[in-house]
Amino acid sequence: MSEAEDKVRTPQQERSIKTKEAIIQAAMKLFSEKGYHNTNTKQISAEASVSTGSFYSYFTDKRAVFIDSLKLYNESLLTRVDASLGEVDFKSMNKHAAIAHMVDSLLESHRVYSEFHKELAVMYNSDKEIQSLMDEQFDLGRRKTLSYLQQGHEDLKVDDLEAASWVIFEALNSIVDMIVFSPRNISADRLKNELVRMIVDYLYK
Amino acid sequence: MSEAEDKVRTPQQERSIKTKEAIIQAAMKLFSEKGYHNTNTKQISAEASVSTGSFYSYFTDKRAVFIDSLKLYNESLLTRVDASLGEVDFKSMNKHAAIAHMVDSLLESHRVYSEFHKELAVMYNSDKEIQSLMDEQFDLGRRKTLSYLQQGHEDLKVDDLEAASWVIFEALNSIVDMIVFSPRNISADRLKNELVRMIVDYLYK
Amino acid sequence: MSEAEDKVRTPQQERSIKTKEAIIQAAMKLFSEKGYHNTNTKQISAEASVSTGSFYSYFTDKRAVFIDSLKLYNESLLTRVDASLGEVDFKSMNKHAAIAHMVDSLLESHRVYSEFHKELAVMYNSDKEIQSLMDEQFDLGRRKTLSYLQQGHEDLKVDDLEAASWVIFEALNSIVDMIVFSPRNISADRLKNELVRMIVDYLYK
Amino acid sequence: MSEAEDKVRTPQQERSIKTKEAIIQAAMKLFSEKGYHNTNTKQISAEASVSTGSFYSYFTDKRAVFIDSLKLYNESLLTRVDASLGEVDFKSMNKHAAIAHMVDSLLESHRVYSEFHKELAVMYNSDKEIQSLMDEQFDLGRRKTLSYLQQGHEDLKVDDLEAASWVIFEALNSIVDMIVFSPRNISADRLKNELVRMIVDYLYK
DNA sequence: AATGAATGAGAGTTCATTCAT
DNA sequence: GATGAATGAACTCTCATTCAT
Repeated sequence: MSEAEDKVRTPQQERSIKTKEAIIQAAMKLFSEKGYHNTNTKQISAEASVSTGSFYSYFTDKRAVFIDSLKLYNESLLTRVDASLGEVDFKSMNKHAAIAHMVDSLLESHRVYSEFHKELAVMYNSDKEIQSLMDEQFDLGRRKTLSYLQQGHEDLKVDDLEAASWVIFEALNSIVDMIVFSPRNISADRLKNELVRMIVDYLYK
Repeated sequence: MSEAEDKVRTPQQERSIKTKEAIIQAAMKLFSEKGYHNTNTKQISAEASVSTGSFYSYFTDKRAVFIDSLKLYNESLLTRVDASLGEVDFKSMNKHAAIAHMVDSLLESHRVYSEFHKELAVMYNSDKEIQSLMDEQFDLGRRKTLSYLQQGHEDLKVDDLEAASWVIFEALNSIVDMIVFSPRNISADRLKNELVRMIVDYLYK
Repeated sequence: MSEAEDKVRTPQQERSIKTKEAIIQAAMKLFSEKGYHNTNTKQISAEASVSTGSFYSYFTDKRAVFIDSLKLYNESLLTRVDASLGEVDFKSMNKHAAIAHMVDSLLESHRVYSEFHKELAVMYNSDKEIQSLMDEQFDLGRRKTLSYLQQGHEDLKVDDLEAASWVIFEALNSIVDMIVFSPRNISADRLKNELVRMIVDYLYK
Repeated sequence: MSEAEDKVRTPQQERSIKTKEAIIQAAMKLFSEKGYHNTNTKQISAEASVSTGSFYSYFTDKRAVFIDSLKLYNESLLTRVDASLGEVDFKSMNKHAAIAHMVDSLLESHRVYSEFHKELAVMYNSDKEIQSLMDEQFDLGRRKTLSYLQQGHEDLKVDDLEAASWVIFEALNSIVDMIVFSPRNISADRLKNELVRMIVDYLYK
């Protein structure tokens, strides 16, 4: 038995795997509801209906369960967007409809885990590993977005497509977030409309 | 003398005002360097060369000094951008140059307090008052941006200018942040270029 | 079947006995290496290649395995010293050589389990049973030493031989320990030499 | 204010100094009564009538207060023995009386802090710093003993006086300890008598 | 009989806040 | 008014022991 295994259990039995997942789910829920800094390990354990001891046999600390939550979130988000974008044929639509579809897809995905997503902004700066996990995810998302947009390539008018993909992906994400969280003074539809327009006008002739 | 005044001093004497400002400055510095949660009141007091007891005669609690830091930050940022945008005549420039100037101005401002700005993301969700202070600031920024952009109004092709102002201001802020913090794989200039293009293409004929 | 037997198995089958011994050996090893308080039952179980559950079917608690380790240590030490002292004929040697032989024998024995021996000091005060086991061992050692020394009885000049046996045995043990653990500033040989001299001068004409 | 000062208070005010001393005294008491491993910081704080917070503003951890206790013990023991040995004139006594006086002095000193002294054996192996503090103390004691014994130098028959001092000091300490703690089957007087004899016979013609 | 997952009391430690001086 | 010592609730984490499988 290695030193590491002595500390953190690597689940083998089915029961064990379920417990680990229950803890991750509980953590995600509480992090979303109250934020990372306002959630403690006792609360997570209670929410997952396990003892604090169990918590610490699956995770070295609170940070570790956050990282696992983040990984789960990343996977889940990607699966969702992939599924949604895969089901339509960009070329058979006009540009505006295609981009609108993509924005809808992002909106839907962001809404599912909106609170957890919000918490990510909080955590981004607090930890090297979290940062690089999120950077990877950003990069993956950016490349996927790029390849989606390039399906209408014959009409692309952008020279520096790489820089454009950074700019567009950042704009998309932050504005979609804003739409999800800020329907205070202005309707989501109006915002979405302008977002789509901005991208279409920018990218295509 | 009201109950509130009994607890927290409202500084009237000059020395008192200076002390309060020193504490706010110290707090901003430490919050920027180590984050709100990793800074304690003892450290803030020490950095401001006052006792912890004094700290609590100027601020009800740690949260209060953060809020004052935030107000100072908001003012300072606004002053900076105003000064920068005020010094040029939008109409005498072409659109591209005018927008580029605005982006430069934002970039510069974000860079000055970049670390504190980062910390704001952490705090946004933790407190109603902080949230509304930041929302107000966002709104003010958005309206100023809008009025700047409208200087080139005869060429504006956007119908829903209000929605556009939300979209553009969010895009501007998030992409400027990205440029400030992420010059890893791609140069700031390329990103800035595309950002400016996106806005110009979107807004003007 | 008595209540005690219900809880802790008294091994009868050969495999069972081997398992119990393996656990004791594992415990001794880890107690020696890291001390009682820094060794946990999970580690002992892993070192002995049994489950923690099995551990508790052989021992009521962690203390119990320490007591068994102590018993094993006591037996082993006694066997060792007996063997070493039995192989020589005290009377055919001069006093100095005979005592030197005894000291060598003790030194060798202390060296074998030096780390476990060290740990005993830590445990002596923590438990009545451990204390009396160690006291018994001391007494046995003292009596054996006494009978060894009495082989040269015609030259013995000590009146109160019982008190002398306490004094000598304590001196022997503590100085042998010192030699085993502290060869920093002074050589073991010089210390051994003086120890032997002290005993010879004290006991014999 | 340095990083270190931020963590551990260096007492300046009189109240502060008293608190620190109260904690050390409380710690010594509890370590003596129940041993280091069976005493926790909460108990020490309660015994000293301070909060756990105060404890941690004076000491980084439990180990730190043990080290301070040890230093206090070392000083106190030395003062005691010095006072006792200083008050007699070795040369005006016969050897037996002089050594007996020294043993009495050690017995008395060991009895004062006997329980704490016992605990030292437990701690010796657990920590580098503790070890070297105790080694220093041992060395100082040994040298003092040596110089005391040399007052009867014209009769000294030992060649290797340095080695002898190690052997004698170790014997003295361990046997005095034994006398303090083991008056079970044999009287302290008889043990003391033989101890004195052993040293006299060994050292002097 | 054996396994190893689960338990939970209890340890060490921090820090926002109060209060005696 | 200023000081910094004191407070104690709250938090993270460990490990001897139990128990469901």
